[in-house]
Amino acid sequence: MTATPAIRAAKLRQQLDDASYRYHVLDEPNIPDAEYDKLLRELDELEAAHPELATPDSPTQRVGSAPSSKFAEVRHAIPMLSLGNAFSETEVRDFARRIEDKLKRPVLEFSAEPKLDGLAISLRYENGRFVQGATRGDGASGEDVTANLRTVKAIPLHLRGKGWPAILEVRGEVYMPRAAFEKYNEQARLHGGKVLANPRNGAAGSLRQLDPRLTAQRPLSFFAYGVGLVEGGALPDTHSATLKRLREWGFPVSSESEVVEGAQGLLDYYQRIGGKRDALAFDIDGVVYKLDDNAGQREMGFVSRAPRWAIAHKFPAQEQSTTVEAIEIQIGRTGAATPVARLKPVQVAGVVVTNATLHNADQIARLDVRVGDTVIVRRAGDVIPEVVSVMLEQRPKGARSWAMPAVCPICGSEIVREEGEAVWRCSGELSCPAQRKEAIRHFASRRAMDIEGLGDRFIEALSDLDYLQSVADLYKLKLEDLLEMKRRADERDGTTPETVKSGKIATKWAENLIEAIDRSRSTTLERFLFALGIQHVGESTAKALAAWFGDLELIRRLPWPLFKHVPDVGGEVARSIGHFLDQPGNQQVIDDLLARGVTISDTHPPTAKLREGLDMAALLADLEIPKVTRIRAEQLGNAFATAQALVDAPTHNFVSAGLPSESANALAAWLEDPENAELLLRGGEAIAQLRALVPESEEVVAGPLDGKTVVLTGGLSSMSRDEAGAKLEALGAKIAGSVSKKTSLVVAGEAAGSKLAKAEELGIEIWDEAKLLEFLEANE
DNA sequence: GATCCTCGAGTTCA
DNA sequence: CTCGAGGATC
Repeated sequence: MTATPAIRAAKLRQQLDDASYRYHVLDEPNIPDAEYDKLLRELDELEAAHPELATPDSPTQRVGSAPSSKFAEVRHAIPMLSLGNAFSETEVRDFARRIEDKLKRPVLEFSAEPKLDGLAISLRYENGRFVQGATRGDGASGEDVTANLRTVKAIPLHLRGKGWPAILEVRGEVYMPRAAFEKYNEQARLHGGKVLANPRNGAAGSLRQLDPRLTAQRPLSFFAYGVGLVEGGALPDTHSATLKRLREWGFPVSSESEVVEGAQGLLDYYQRIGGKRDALAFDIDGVVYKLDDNAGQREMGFVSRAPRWAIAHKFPAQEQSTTVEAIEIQIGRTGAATPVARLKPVQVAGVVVTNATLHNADQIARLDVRVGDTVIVRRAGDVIPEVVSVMLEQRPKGARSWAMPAVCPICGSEIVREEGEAVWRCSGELSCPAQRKEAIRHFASRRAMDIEGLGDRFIEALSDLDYLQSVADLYKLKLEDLLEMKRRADERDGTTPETVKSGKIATKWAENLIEAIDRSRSTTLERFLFALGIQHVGESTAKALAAWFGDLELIRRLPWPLFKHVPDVGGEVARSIGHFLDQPGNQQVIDDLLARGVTISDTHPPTAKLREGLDMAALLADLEIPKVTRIRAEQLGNAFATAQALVDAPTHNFVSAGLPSESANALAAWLEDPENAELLLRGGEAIAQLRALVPESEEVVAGPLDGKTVVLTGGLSSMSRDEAGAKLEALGAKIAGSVSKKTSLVVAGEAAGSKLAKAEELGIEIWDEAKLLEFLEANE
């Protein structure tokens, strides 16, 4: 099925021509840059290997495509060529060696600079005045965008200083700074304007506006990186000195430009710029190396489409295209069915990506991703790959649009969606092996019971071979069970057990695991509550519940409305906790855990802060009875001292208590339901019980950070973020996950990102690690 | 009822 | 890290 070189070359040219037309003429790229570069390189190599295939009109023989007809055409006196690309260390070393060999000089000086992701232009100055500006176009001629360029403030309209040539063409890049791009889009969104796809498209689109007044509103900027035609004057004889001169004449030149020595100097520079790429104010897609001395440049000359004395060293692409081999769904701990795209493995920003989340069914529908599609994958700011868009042109015939399966692929239960919710869930609950495994994984995780060494593989095997029905069974496992499980798993998978290979019985891993499980038996209430995996109860809610009630046995028997007394717990979360505790299976699991040796070390009386809401009025408000508002609950609470009195009362008593008849009827109807009546009675009992337990007042230890909200970001070297958080918490601080105007302090470690930026924007106090350590030292 | 803030849950790869 | 949604607040 391998095509002949001639057919392949023709096909590549077609693809490249199409892509180039869309990119340069229409400003509507249909394939990512990396894909274009890849195809061009393939064609380049093909033509090099088969010179008879090279044609004068091949994309390798020119730089772009014809200018659009709306702007006047400008012929470049000296063509604007593009650069050869290097993607690897070897290619960079080869580049340097080629020059050294040809010039017969050992270590050479190069001028190195970031390669901006913008639009290349040429600016013509006559007698020091800006007279014409043009885009690169196809390299030989471009579009006259003088009027638009005049609006770019970074471009000087006349030159400063003296000594400039009578005719000077300056080459450089028009670009949109990232911050300006963000701000522009924010405004556009606000006013319903057109949102720009990315800074590069923003710059390109802006320059090609027919109305310069529109261009003037776009936040464009400019960096000069070289010269074209020079007449009636002379320039320095090195590139770096020329840049310096340009700067003197009023052109912005990247401050990251440097002169470096030899191939190693180039590679070091690449590393250095790569390291601060995210911190730069503009997007770059690599760095450019140019032989610094002009005489050497002339000697090296050109290959057909690029100078031999310069090269662009590209960063690994952040975007790549690949194909979707399958769309599978994963079932999470709560049953959430998340579609995941299985991709043909592809390198993106340095790692091989094979999976990408599609978030939910809505997202798939929005993108219209189908199996077999070619998609663009990105690893944006963070690490997690996502599908950006679908290349519809490349959709195979007969690709069917994807739909959420009706049943869970693991357990066969129905997959359903709550009204108004985005996620679909497997309804199998704990009868679904996938949900069971995830529940166990959550239970054992570091922030929950912290069972070290109980990884996915063990959970999978233990669960599949029926050693674990529930999390409580973990504490039933014996050494023999683990060894037996391992033997059966090896048998099942057909792998040779290590015991056979080594001749010895390897039991260390099993001993370690048993020991880890044993260690986890002693735990805290907040960890235990979190580990149970109650929906809507994460770390923070578990911590609050533990702090407010202090005792597992108390919590276990509390009717749900009482949970609403904990801050940040509302009706939804309280009901969810109640629902969990109402299920006998769950109570049984808790019983089993306790019976098998799990102990909670930090049981304590409820907090005095509970005292406020421990009356009938508060209980009635918590119950969410239809038509009974907070004020009505107050009236009822005053009239009926106990829950029993209220349950026994006839409807007309509600009216005498001051309730309008509509509310009284609604209350009576609500009480008709025996479940509701029981809930009310249990609530009454719980209140009485709590009243007896809650202390009159609590000694409050004042910490130096009382009332302060602290956010930790970036990496710390002396301790983990969690440790630092715990220490600050001990001093009274509340640790938050994100920066807002309520944040009082941000501790920024190494490589802090967006949170630090936001803190700066809001003018919030920022500490570095040294300051933090100093503070901890002083207050411990 | 709208808006802001925070929490929960899900996710990738080395 | 990001999204969605619950809770608090005005």
